[in-house]
Amino acid sequence: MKTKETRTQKRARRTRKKLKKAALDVFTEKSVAAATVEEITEKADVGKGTLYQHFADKDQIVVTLVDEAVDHLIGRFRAYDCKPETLEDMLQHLLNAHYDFSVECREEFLLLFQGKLLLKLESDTMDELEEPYLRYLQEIEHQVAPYLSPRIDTVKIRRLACAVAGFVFGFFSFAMIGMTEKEIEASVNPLRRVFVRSLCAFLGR
Amino acid sequence: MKTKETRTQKRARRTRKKLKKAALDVFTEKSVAAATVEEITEKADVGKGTLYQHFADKDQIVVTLVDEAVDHLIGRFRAYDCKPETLEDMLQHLLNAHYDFSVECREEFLLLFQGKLLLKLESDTMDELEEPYLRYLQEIEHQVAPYLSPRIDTVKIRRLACAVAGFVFGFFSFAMIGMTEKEIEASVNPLRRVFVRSLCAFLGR
DNA sequence: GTCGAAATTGACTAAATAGTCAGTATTGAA
DNA sequence: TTCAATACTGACTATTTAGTCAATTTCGAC
Repeated sequence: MKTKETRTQKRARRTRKKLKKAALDVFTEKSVAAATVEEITEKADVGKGTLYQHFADKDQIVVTLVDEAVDHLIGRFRAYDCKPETLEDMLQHLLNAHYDFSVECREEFLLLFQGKLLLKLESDTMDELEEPYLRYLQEIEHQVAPYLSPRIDTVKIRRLACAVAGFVFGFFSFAMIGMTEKEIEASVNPLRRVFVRSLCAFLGR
Repeated sequence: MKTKETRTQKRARRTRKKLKKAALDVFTEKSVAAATVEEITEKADVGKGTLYQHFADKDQIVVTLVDEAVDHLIGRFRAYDCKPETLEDMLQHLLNAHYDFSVECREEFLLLFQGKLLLKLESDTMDELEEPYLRYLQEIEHQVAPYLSPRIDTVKIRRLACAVAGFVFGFFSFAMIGMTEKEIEASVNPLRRVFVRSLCAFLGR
């Protein structure tokens, strides 16, 4: 039974959306750790108390945004006109999806990068943040598994997922320093082909 | 003409060293952006004013530490018993050097990761930070160039450098979530071999 | 229109932080 | 030993920040 949304609920939803968008902007510009609640609420044009109505604290905003960014990325993994026929095609598709995401959803891409770093540091504060990243890796594995032998070692699949993820995030992060935008674009095809071939070789195909 | 170091100079050098080590610890535990001068000086057991005697501000500590971490990593690139004979051997060596660095100098590895992120964000505050990263990429290129045709496109070499860097930093960063320490270790050899072979294929060798 | 519920506001409080600088400690030359 | 230079200290100041909560605004049922 779908209840019609009241104007009160719509208003709250709109406010929440403004907060999330503003937070993503500030996280992109200042980094997650350096971002302040003041800046976010100012950018969102929303009262400070309102932010705390919607989120327990800044960390909760981060978790929410990372969750959504991972959902968006996973959505791109699942978006193909026709299902790829070979492992190579699927890997190509996955790398394409990453690349398009990194270009078209740059703020979310940067947020995922930052989230990775937070997880890596020695603090125990953001256990919740691990779940979306695991989900992300699992989705890569899920997309790839049908193309593999049913008896293949799960560790090997996890290696593959990490390699795909790592290559994408890593290459682009360094390319942004040492190469122009045109050079990056021109590099994507050749390196992607190399990478796909090497992963297939790794999996014995 | 080498002047003998006075005890005053030795004392200052010791203090500076303490500050740098403490800063690296705090950056590792809290992240660069979240680290405070108070925490660093407390950990170093050094007065607050002393820190400002040695460094203009926190950013300057970061730049100094990144500079040194890159020097250390470059030192590992250059440390071989006998010069590798083939491109594959050199690439293997470079990947080994990265891996050893990431295990043995974990704090510096994490710092380099964080520095990359700071460069990526939209702020113009840390232009000085770019130089060590470019130096790092250039060193990879320099180590690899003798094995390549003199006529090879410089963009192609830069691609290679970014791919090596990206693969290393990226793979390990994701592996740390999705895999155990033993699994990571067991993954390094097979993935590295495949990656090296593919890069050589990429370069037409 | 009334009144209670829900959403929002932003002044305020307590705590945290960067940076300063007068005072202190250590060193080194004479 | 004296005195100046250098290195260091940490209380202090001004500023910034997270979080609170009484007041206000908006909404919705009657």
